[in-house]
Amino acid sequence: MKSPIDIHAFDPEMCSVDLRLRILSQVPFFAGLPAQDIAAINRLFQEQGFQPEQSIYCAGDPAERLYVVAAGRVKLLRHTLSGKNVLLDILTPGEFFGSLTALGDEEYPDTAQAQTSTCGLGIGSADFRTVLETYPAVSLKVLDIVAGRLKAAHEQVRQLSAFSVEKRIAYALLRLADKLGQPGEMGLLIQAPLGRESLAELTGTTTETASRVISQFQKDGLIRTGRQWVAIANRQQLEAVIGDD
Amino acid sequence: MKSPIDIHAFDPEMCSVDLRLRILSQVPFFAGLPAQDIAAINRLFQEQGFQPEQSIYCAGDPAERLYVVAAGRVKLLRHTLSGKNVLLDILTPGEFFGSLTALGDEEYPDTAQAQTSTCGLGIGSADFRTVLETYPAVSLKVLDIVAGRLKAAHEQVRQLSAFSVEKRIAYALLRLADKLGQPGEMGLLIQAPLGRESLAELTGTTTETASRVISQFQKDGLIRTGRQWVAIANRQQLEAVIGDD
DNA sequence: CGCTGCCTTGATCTTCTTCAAAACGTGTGG
DNA sequence: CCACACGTTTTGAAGAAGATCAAGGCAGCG
Repeated sequence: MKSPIDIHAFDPEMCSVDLRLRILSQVPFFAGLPAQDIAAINRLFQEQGFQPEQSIYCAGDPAERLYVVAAGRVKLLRHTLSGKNVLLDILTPGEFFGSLTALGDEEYPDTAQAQTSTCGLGIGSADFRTVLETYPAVSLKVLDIVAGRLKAAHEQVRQLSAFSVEKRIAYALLRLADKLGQPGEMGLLIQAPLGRESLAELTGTTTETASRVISQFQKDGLIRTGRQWVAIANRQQLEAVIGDD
Repeated sequence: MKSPIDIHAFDPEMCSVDLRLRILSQVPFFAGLPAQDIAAINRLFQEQGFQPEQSIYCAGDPAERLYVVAAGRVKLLRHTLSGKNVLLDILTPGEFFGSLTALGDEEYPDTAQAQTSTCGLGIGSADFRTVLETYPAVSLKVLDIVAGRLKAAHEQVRQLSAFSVEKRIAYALLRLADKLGQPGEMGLLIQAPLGRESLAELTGTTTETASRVISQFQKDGLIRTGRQWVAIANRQQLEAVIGDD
């Protein structure tokens, strides 16, 4: 089965002014701002292109910038000394990551890595803090988003504490489908390069166990899958695996 | 060994105006505000007393209030249908919990429960949103706090994904000691009623396993413990259990 | 056509859970 | 003050879930 994943390829250096403004005005927390304010904010951002697998920043680096995804997919992850990775989130255009604090003496707690060709818009922490101070409504939007992420992280903690690998993978697939899903002949295709290893890092298990679970899901007709891709074939049954809670 | 835990007992109904103002001005995100602003904000809060084990709100209830701990200890937890609890955090005076969003149609994702006699200050979500809009500096402080909690939650995810129970418990004890620690003859005492069950819910394991680990820690001289209490005897060695990362 | 990753599958081993029961400590009422 | 009763903690033994180790298979690509 040839990979159905097809994220619009582009020269990461070519992040046009047009795209920048469109993205910034679509970013949830700038939405609603007058056009001239957006233009002013836009001038504070610098664009930057990244190749697949390229690190945008690494855990431990001084945290001095905040980024907005303009195009592509960005993985947010943490490491352990033993080399194991923990995948916290996959970010799509319009989402932000990096440093939220004005203080310059902190370090990034995690690593951000381009999963596909990516265009990022970066801003210095201090500049972003100025934006927040200048537009209080933006602060509130950012707060809502961060609060939502906290809620999601707590849910993740609950699942890791109480659920089997099978349930966690089912849940992760549904969550990814909500975010990255693209209807097609295969069902709801998760539009990102998603191998067994990524899935394992996302759910706190090993590649082998993830593979076994995925294979079983396919046998049961819940999903369709191939090299580096997964599509939901039967959402209801997949939800039934979680069994509710 | 008699329990050395001694959280100042008080009539939860008796949360004096004096205490209220002192607490509110000590809350990190109101600190720095002029006294008259604090007094104005104070009028929006209603105080409420809770007995140990009493629920302040339950997961699923409509999320319409935000609380600040004035005195006591509050447990923040989630449930599973199978009856297992997941303890997310233990909150101390000055910390907030509950609903951050203005939207009234949401539900609390978790349960808040008084762990000791507790005095809470409650405010309607909409009123709190008004406060945030009126004092933009407060929004930024709240944002910083929530961002910090997100970082901590991500760390928890990493640990549950990659660490053994032993390491997770060692880490949890150190974190609790940082927050609730009180130096004494026993070492650094965690000033909260902390049984094996709570420790298990906090680290995603079972009471029995938590008991075994705790017993071993005591045998090795890392901690001193008894019924419903734990004190750190040798912080360095306990940190060595985590092994760094 | 063969190489290189990714994916799968099997066998074994460790960790942790589960079930069961006994020991302990704490507060209570006699 | 003592003895009892309850909830907490401890300990043991058996079992399950998942990790680890080790090959082998398959797909895409040069």
